Amino acid sequence: MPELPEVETIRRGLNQFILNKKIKKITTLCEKSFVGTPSIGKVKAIRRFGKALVLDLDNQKSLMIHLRMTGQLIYDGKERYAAGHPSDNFIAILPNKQTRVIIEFEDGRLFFNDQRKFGFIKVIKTNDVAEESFIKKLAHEPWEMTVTELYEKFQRHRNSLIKATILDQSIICGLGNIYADEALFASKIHPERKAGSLSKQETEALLTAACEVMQKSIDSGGSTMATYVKADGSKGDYLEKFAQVFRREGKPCPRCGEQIIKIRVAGRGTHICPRCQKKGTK
DNA sequence: CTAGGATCCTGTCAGC
DNA sequence: TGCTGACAGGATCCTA
Repeated sequence: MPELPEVETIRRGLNQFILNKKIKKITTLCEKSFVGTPSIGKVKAIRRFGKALVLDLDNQKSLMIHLRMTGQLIYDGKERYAAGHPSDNFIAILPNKQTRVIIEFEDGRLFFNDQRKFGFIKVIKTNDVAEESFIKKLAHEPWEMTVTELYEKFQRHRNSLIKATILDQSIICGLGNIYADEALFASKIHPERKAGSLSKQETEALLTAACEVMQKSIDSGGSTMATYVKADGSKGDYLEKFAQVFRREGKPCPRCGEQIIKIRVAGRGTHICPRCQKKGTK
Protein backbone atom coordinates (compact mmCIF):
# COMPACT_ATOMS: atom_id res chain seq x y z
CA MET A 1 0.00 0.00 0.00
CA PRO A 2 2.26 2.75 1.03
CA GLU A 3 4.55 3.13 -1.93
CA LEU A 4 7.79 5.05 -2.15
CA PRO A 5 6.23 8.55 -2.00
CA GLU A 6 4.23 7.70 1.10
CA VAL A 7 7.25 6.23 2.86
CA GLU A 8 9.35 9.25 1.91
CA THR A 9 6.60 11.46 3.31
CA ILE A 10 6.71 9.55 6.58
CA ARG A 11 10.49 9.82 6.68
CA ARG A 12 10.38 13.58 6.32
CA GLY A 13 7.72 13.88 8.97
CA LEU A 14 9.52 11.68 11.46
CA ASN A 15 12.65 13.72 10.87
CA GLN A 16 10.84 16.66 12.43
CA PHE A 17 9.43 14.76 15.36
CA ILE A 18 11.70 11.95 16.51
CA LEU A 19 15.19 12.74 15.25
CA ASN A 20 17.59 12.88 18.21
CA LYS A 21 14.80 11.81 20.52
CA LYS A 22 15.35 8.94 22.90
CA ILE A 23 13.13 5.91 22.84
CA LYS A 24 11.90 5.24 26.37
CA LYS A 25 9.99 2.07 25.79
CA ILE A 26 8.78 -0.25 23.06
CA THR A 27 5.57 -2.19 23.55
CA THR A 28 4.68 -5.04 21.22
CA LEU A 29 0.99 -5.87 21.00
CA CYS A 30 1.36 -8.42 18.21
CA GLU A 31 4.21 -10.91 18.15
CA LYS A 32 4.24 -11.19 14.39
CA SER A 33 4.71 -7.46 13.94
CA PHE A 34 8.01 -7.18 15.79
CA VAL A 35 11.08 -9.24 15.00
CA GLY A 36 13.96 -9.37 17.45
CA THR A 37 14.50 -7.94 20.90
CA PRO A 38 13.28 -4.37 21.40
CA SER A 39 16.21 -2.00 21.60
CA ILE A 40 16.24 1.33 23.40
CA GLY A 41 18.33 4.25 22.20
CA LYS A 42 18.38 7.69 20.66
CA VAL A 43 17.30 8.03 17.03
CA LYS A 44 20.35 9.28 15.15
CA ALA A 45 19.14 8.98 11.57
CA ILE A 46 16.07 8.02 9.59
CA ARG A 47 16.85 6.42 6.27
CA ARG A 48 14.66 5.07 3.51
CA PHE A 49 15.47 2.11 1.27
CA GLY A 50 12.74 1.75 -1.32
CA LYS A 51 9.55 1.30 0.67
CA ALA A 52 11.40 0.42 3.88
CA LEU A 53 12.32 2.84 6.63
CA VAL A 54 15.34 2.41 8.88
CA LEU A 55 15.75 4.21 12.19
CA ASP A 56 19.41 4.15 13.23
CA LEU A 57 19.86 4.26 16.99
CA ASP A 58 22.94 5.36 18.94
CA ASN A 59 23.56 1.81 20.19
CA GLN A 60 24.66 0.15 16.94
CA LYS A 61 21.13 -1.13 16.37
CA SER A 62 18.58 -0.10 13.79
CA LEU A 63 14.84 -0.53 13.53
CA MET A 64 13.77 -1.50 10.04
CA ILE A 65 10.12 -0.76 9.36
CA HIS A 66 8.13 -2.07 6.42
CA LEU A 67 4.47 -1.08 6.17
CA ARG A 68 3.59 -3.54 3.39
CA MET A 69 -0.11 -3.25 2.47
CA THR A 70 -1.87 -1.70 5.44
CA GLY A 71 0.80 -0.33 7.74
CA GLN A 72 0.64 3.17 9.17
CA LEU A 73 2.90 5.23 11.35
CA ILE A 74 1.20 7.79 13.53
CA TYR A 75 3.21 10.09 15.72
CA ASP A 76 1.16 11.49 18.55
CA GLY A 77 2.72 14.22 20.66
CA LYS A 78 1.88 17.88 20.89
CA GLU A 79 0.95 17.47 17.27
CA ARG A 80 -0.18 14.46 15.38
CA TYR A 81 1.50 13.37 12.19
CA ALA A 82 0.29 10.34 10.32
CA ALA A 83 1.09 8.56 7.09
CA GLY A 84 0.64 5.20 5.46
CA HIS A 85 -2.52 3.27 4.74
CA PRO A 86 -5.36 5.79 4.90
CA SER A 87 -7.97 5.13 7.55
CA ASP A 88 -9.75 6.63 10.49
CA ASN A 89 -6.84 5.53 12.64
CA PHE A 90 -5.23 8.82 11.61
CA ILE A 91 -7.65 10.64 13.85
CA ALA A 92 -8.66 7.81 16.18
CA ILE A 93 -7.88 7.39 19.84
CA LEU A 94 -4.80 5.18 20.04
CA PRO A 95 -3.82 2.50 20.74
CA ASN A 96 -6.70 0.61 19.16
CA LYS A 97 -7.44 -2.80 17.71
CA GLN A 98 -5.01 -2.35 14.84
CA THR A 99 -2.11 -1.05 16.89
CA ARG A 100 0.75 -3.56 16.75
CA VAL A 101 3.68 -1.70 18.26
CA ILE A 102 4.02 1.44 20.39
CA ILE A 103 7.34 3.28 20.53
CA GLU A 104 7.40 5.78 23.37
CA PHE A 105 9.53 8.91 23.40
CA GLU A 106 9.92 11.58 26.06
CA ASP A 107 7.30 13.78 24.52
CA GLY A 108 5.23 11.58 22.28
CA ARG A 109 4.38 8.13 21.07
CA LEU A 110 4.81 6.53 17.67
CA PHE A 111 2.10 4.01 16.83
CA PHE A 112 2.65 1.29 14.28
CA ASN A 113 -0.79 0.19 13.13
CA ASP A 114 -1.36 -2.55 10.61
CA GLN A 115 -4.70 -4.11 9.86
CA ARG A 116 -3.45 -7.11 7.94
CA LYS A 117 -0.24 -7.76 9.88
CA PHE A 118 1.90 -8.06 6.75
CA GLY A 119 4.13 -5.22 7.88
CA PHE A 120 6.77 -5.45 10.60
CA ILE A 121 9.44 -3.73 12.59
CA LYS A 122 12.72 -5.64 12.78
CA VAL A 123 15.78 -5.02 14.90
CA ILE A 124 19.04 -5.35 12.99
CA LYS A 125 22.59 -4.23 13.55
CA THR A 126 23.25 -0.87 11.92
CA ASN A 127 26.32 -2.34 10.28
CA ASP A 128 24.21 -5.06 8.68
CA VAL A 129 21.53 -2.85 7.14
CA ALA A 130 22.99 -3.07 3.65
CA GLU A 131 23.13 -6.86 3.96
CA GLU A 132 19.49 -7.21 4.97
CA SER A 133 17.95 -9.42 2.30
CA PHE A 134 15.10 -7.08 1.39
CA ILE A 135 17.40 -4.07 1.11
CA LYS A 136 20.13 -5.98 -0.67
CA LYS A 137 17.82 -6.97 -3.49
CA LEU A 138 16.51 -3.47 -4.21
CA ALA A 139 17.16 -1.99 -7.62
CA HIS A 140 17.85 1.68 -8.26
CA GLU A 141 15.02 4.16 -7.87
CA PRO A 142 13.71 5.60 -11.16
CA TRP A 143 15.67 8.85 -10.94
CA GLU A 144 18.90 6.94 -10.33
CA MET A 145 18.40 4.64 -13.28
CA THR A 146 19.42 4.95 -16.90
CA VAL A 147 17.15 3.97 -19.77
CA THR A 148 19.71 1.43 -20.89
CA GLU A 149 19.77 -0.23 -17.51
CA LEU A 150 16.00 -0.54 -17.43
CA TYR A 151 15.79 -1.66 -21.05
CA GLU A 152 18.28 -4.44 -20.39
CA LYS A 153 16.27 -5.60 -17.41
CA PHE A 154 13.13 -5.66 -19.54
CA GLN A 155 14.99 -7.83 -22.02
CA ARG A 156 16.12 -10.20 -19.31
CA HIS A 157 12.49 -10.56 -18.19
CA ARG A 158 11.16 -10.33 -21.71
CA ASN A 159 8.32 -12.79 -21.17
CA SER A 160 6.90 -11.16 -18.04
CA LEU A 161 4.00 -8.76 -18.24
CA ILE A 162 5.28 -5.20 -18.05
CA LYS A 163 3.10 -4.41 -15.04
CA ALA A 164 4.51 -7.33 -13.06
CA THR A 165 7.99 -6.26 -14.10
CA ILE A 166 7.75 -2.70 -12.82
CA LEU A 167 6.21 -3.89 -9.55
CA ASP A 168 9.32 -6.02 -8.94
CA GLN A 169 11.51 -4.03 -6.56
CA SER A 170 14.63 -5.80 -7.80
CA ILE A 171 14.01 -4.41 -11.30
CA ILE A 172 12.95 -0.86 -10.50
CA CYS A 173 12.47 0.34 -6.97
CA GLY A 174 9.57 2.27 -5.48
CA LEU A 175 6.54 1.67 -7.66
CA GLY A 176 3.47 -0.02 -6.24
CA ASN A 177 0.04 -0.61 -7.65
CA ILE A 178 -1.01 3.05 -7.88
CA TYR A 179 2.11 4.47 -9.47
CA ALA A 180 2.54 1.47 -11.76
CA ASP A 181 -0.90 2.11 -13.25
CA GLU A 182 -0.29 5.85 -13.42
CA ALA A 183 3.12 5.49 -15.07
CA LEU A 184 1.81 3.01 -17.64
CA PHE A 185 -1.09 5.30 -18.46
CA ALA A 186 1.15 8.33 -18.78
CA SER A 187 3.44 6.49 -21.17
CA LYS A 188 0.51 4.89 -23.03
CA ILE A 189 1.67 1.34 -22.46
CA HIS A 190 -0.77 -1.51 -21.92
CA PRO A 191 0.02 -3.37 -18.67
CA GLU A 192 -0.28 -6.75 -20.37
CA ARG A 193 2.46 -6.04 -22.89
CA LYS A 194 5.48 -8.31 -22.50
CA ALA A 195 8.41 -6.46 -21.00
CA GLY A 196 10.57 -7.56 -23.92
CA SER A 197 8.23 -5.92 -26.44
CA LEU A 198 8.94 -2.38 -25.26
CA SER A 199 11.11 -0.30 -27.53
CA LYS A 200 13.87 1.81 -26.08
CA GLN A 201 11.72 4.89 -26.65
CA GLU A 202 8.82 3.33 -24.77
CA THR A 203 11.15 2.33 -21.97
CA GLU A 204 12.34 5.90 -21.73
CA ALA A 205 8.77 7.21 -21.68
CA LEU A 206 7.88 4.76 -18.92
CA LEU A 207 10.93 5.65 -16.84
CA THR A 208 10.23 9.36 -17.22
CA ALA A 209 6.60 8.81 -16.24
CA ALA A 210 7.62 6.81 -13.18
CA CYS A 211 9.83 9.66 -12.02
CA GLU A 212 7.11 12.21 -12.64
CA VAL A 213 4.21 10.48 -10.93
CA MET A 214 6.23 9.68 -7.84
CA GLN A 215 7.91 13.07 -7.61
CA LYS A 216 4.58 14.80 -7.94
CA SER A 217 3.22 12.67 -5.14
CA ILE A 218 6.18 13.31 -2.86
CA ASP A 219 5.79 17.03 -3.50
CA SER A 220 2.16 16.88 -2.44
CA GLY A 221 2.80 14.83 0.67
CA GLY A 222 2.05 11.39 -0.70
CA SER A 223 -1.33 10.00 -1.52
CA THR A 224 -2.24 9.12 1.98
CA MET A 225 -0.36 11.16 4.51
CA ALA A 226 -2.06 13.51 6.83
CA THR A 227 -0.82 16.14 9.16
CA TYR A 228 -3.27 16.76 11.91
CA VAL A 229 -1.66 19.80 13.40
CA LYS A 230 -5.02 21.45 13.17
CA ALA A 231 -6.94 18.24 13.60
CA ASP A 232 -8.95 19.23 10.59
CA GLY A 233 -9.01 15.78 9.07
CA SER A 234 -7.29 16.91 5.90
CA LYS A 235 -5.58 14.11 4.05
CA GLY A 236 -2.82 13.73 1.52
CA ASP A 237 -4.66 13.92 -1.73
CA TYR A 238 -2.53 12.58 -4.52
CA LEU A 239 -5.36 10.34 -5.64
CA GLU A 240 -7.89 13.16 -5.85
CA LYS A 241 -5.51 15.70 -7.33
CA PHE A 242 -3.30 13.74 -9.65
CA ALA A 243 -4.46 10.19 -10.29
CA GLN A 244 -5.49 9.83 -13.92
CA VAL A 245 -6.67 6.22 -13.87
CA PHE A 246 -6.25 4.63 -10.44
CA ARG A 247 -9.70 3.92 -8.95
CA ARG A 248 -11.29 5.92 -11.73
CA GLU A 249 -13.00 3.06 -13.54
CA GLY A 250 -16.16 4.20 -15.30
CA LYS A 251 -14.94 7.78 -15.47
CA PRO A 252 -13.70 9.44 -18.66
CA CYS A 253 -10.02 9.24 -19.58
CA PRO A 254 -8.56 12.71 -18.97
CA ARG A 255 -6.68 12.44 -22.27
CA CYS A 256 -9.24 11.10 -24.73
CA GLY A 257 -12.57 10.81 -22.93
CA GLU A 258 -12.92 7.04 -23.31
CA GLN A 259 -14.16 5.24 -20.20
CA ILE A 260 -11.46 4.00 -17.85
CA ILE A 261 -11.79 0.29 -17.15
CA LYS A 262 -10.50 -1.98 -14.44
CA ILE A 263 -8.93 -5.29 -15.35
CA ARG A 264 -6.79 -7.87 -13.59
CA VAL A 265 -3.11 -8.13 -14.44
CA ALA A 266 -0.50 -10.18 -12.62
CA GLY A 267 -3.01 -10.77 -9.83
CA ARG A 268 -3.54 -7.06 -9.20
CA GLY A 269 -6.44 -4.74 -9.92
CA THR A 270 -5.31 -2.61 -12.85
CA HIS A 271 -6.75 0.57 -14.31
CA ILE A 272 -6.34 1.55 -17.93
CA CYS A 273 -7.74 3.64 -20.72
CA PRO A 274 -8.50 1.03 -23.39
CA ARG A 275 -8.06 3.60 -26.14
CA CYS A 276 -4.79 5.19 -25.02
CA GLN A 277 -3.15 1.95 -23.93
CA LYS A 278 -3.24 -0.55 -26.77
CA LYS A 279 -1.86 -4.03 -26.47
CA GLY A 280 -1.14 -4.69 -30.08
CA THR A 281 0.32 -1.44 -31.33
CA LYS A 282 3.98 -0.52 -31.38
C1' DC B 1 17.65 -18.77 -14.31
C1' DT B 2 12.59 -16.98 -15.17
C1' DA B 3 7.33 -16.89 -14.74
C1' DG B 4 3.12 -17.52 -12.42
C1' DG B 5 0.29 -18.58 -8.66
C1' DA B 6 -0.60 -19.25 -3.71
C1' DT B 7 0.01 -17.27 0.64
C1' DC B 8 0.37 -14.35 4.97
C1' DC B 9 -4.04 -11.55 7.73
C1' DT B 10 -8.11 -8.60 8.75
C1' DG B 11 -11.87 -6.02 7.14
C1' DT B 12 -15.29 -4.34 3.85
C1' DC B 13 -18.43 -4.57 0.30
C1' DA B 14 -21.46 -6.60 -3.34
C1' DG B 15 -24.67 -10.10 -4.20
C1' DC B 16 -27.67 -13.50 -2.92
C1' DT C 1 -30.17 -10.02 8.64
C1' DG C 2 -26.71 -13.34 7.58
C1' DC C 3 -23.72 -15.72 4.68
C1' DT C 4 -20.21 -16.03 0.84
C1' DG C 5 -16.73 -14.83 -2.11
C1' DA C 6 -13.87 -11.29 -4.02
C1' DC C 7 -10.73 -8.02 -3.22
C1' DA C 8 -7.18 -4.96 -1.04
C1' DG C 9 -1.56 1.08 -2.58
C1' DG C 10 3.27 -5.75 -0.75
C1' DA C 11 6.57 -9.15 -0.93
C1' DT C 12 7.96 -13.97 -0.42
C1' DC C 13 7.76 -18.75 -1.16
C1' DC C 14 6.84 -22.67 -3.94
C1' DT C 15 6.35 -24.95 -8.27
C1' DA C 16 7.21 -25.92 -13.15
